[in-house]
Formats: sequence, C-alpha cells, structure tokens
Amino acid sequence: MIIGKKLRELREQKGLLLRQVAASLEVDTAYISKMERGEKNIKREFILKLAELYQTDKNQLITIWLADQVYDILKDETLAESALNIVKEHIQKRK
Amino acid sequence: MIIGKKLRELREQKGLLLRQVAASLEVDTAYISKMERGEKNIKREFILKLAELYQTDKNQLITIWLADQVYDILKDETLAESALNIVKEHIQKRK
DNA sequence: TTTTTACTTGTCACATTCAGTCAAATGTAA
DNA sequence: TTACATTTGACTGAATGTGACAAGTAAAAA
Repeated sequence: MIIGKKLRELREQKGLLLRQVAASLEVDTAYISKMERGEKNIKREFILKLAELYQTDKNQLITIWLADQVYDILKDETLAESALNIVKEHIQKRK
Repeated sequence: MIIGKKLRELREQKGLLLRQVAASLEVDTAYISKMERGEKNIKREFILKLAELYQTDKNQLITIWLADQVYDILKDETLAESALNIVKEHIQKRK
C-alpha cells in the first residue's frame, strides 16, 4: 500500500540507488526493489535502519508501516470500518 | 482478544459442548478449545460455520474477527492510534 | 548501433510458521 | 471412585516466508 511508496520517495529524495541501499542493509538489490513495490514484507528492523539511512523520523515510518499491515487485512473487507471502530475502542481503553 | 471470548459466550448460550462444536466443524475438540482461548488463529471459513451453528449474525462475527486480527498487530504498539487513523483515511478514500 | 546502468522478475533452497491431531493432564461434579 | 468436559504440550506435514541468484527489461549514454 503506502510504506513501499514512501520508502521509494525517501530513497529518491536522497538520490540513492537500490544497490546502495541494499549494500547498507546488507541484502540483495532485488530484495529492496521488492520491498518498495510491496512484493515482500518488510521487517521492523529494516524500517528502523532505513529511517536512519534516509534521516527521517523513525516513528512516522513505523506508523506507516503498521498502517500498511492493518490495511492488508482490511483492504477487501466491506466491514473494515466497523472493525476499525472496535479496535479503536479497545486501543483507547488500553491506556 | 475478543473473538474467542465471543465464540465461547455463544457456545455456552446454546448449551453446546466443545465436542459437539468440534464434530460440527469436523476438527479436533482441542482445536476448538484453542480457538476460544485465542491460542490459534481462526479461519474465516470457521467463523462462518460457527455463525450458522450458533444462529448469529455472520457480519457481526466477521467484524469482530477482523478487529481481532487488527488488534493483534497493534496491541503492543505505542503508535497504534496514529496507524489506525491512517488506515481509516485510506479505507474511506477507497469507497 | 552497442554498451552501460538501474531496476524488475522468476525461480530456487532453506528456514520458519502454522494447522490440526493425539495423548496425557487437569478440573469438576456425581 | 467414576465419568465427563476442558486444557495442555508435543508433534508432523503443509504452507508460507526469506533472501539470493541469474536472467530479463528499459532507457539513457557512448
């Protein structure tokens, strides 16, 4: 959904190549490509490293990353909104 | 979180034993026990069958089931609320 | 045109996770 | 005790995920 797009934006803003990011995370170039295009899940660990590399706010990136995972569950669901409301209540009660 | 609790409530309201529900879904009794206590994920298919068995609203049950999955992702996250907001926007835009 | 550079795609080996079962353990009520 | 309901732990085969590698586009550069 959005985390991949965001990561690509950030990378391009910094003028980095996939190859360079891959080297920095010590993974294959293809792997980064797949992350950015949403073909592979991204581990929290990678998000944090990328936030550093791109000098961007970790929390903002993690938030988008979380939203992405939630969206994956709900994207084709008619009942998504009611589900979100239930979750919201529980989350707020939690505090 | 809640789907298991809900299922147990429904079963008890109907006065059914784990064994009977298990027979109806054609799985092991232990498996139903684990579902109700949140030790195992529940497949959509099972939720639908259980809604029938318990003569309850399918949509309501599916909604809780979805909420449960979302909550699993967010339960330990400080950033849960902001993530939810992002998802909400995207879901609403989708329509 | 050929070459080069960035990126994408398919396939594969390996690892990890998960579904669901079984048997044993625990609880509980008669 | 006996009998029945539920829980627990250990287990296996299947499904899924990770990440690499090599080959394939695509577009600009030479």
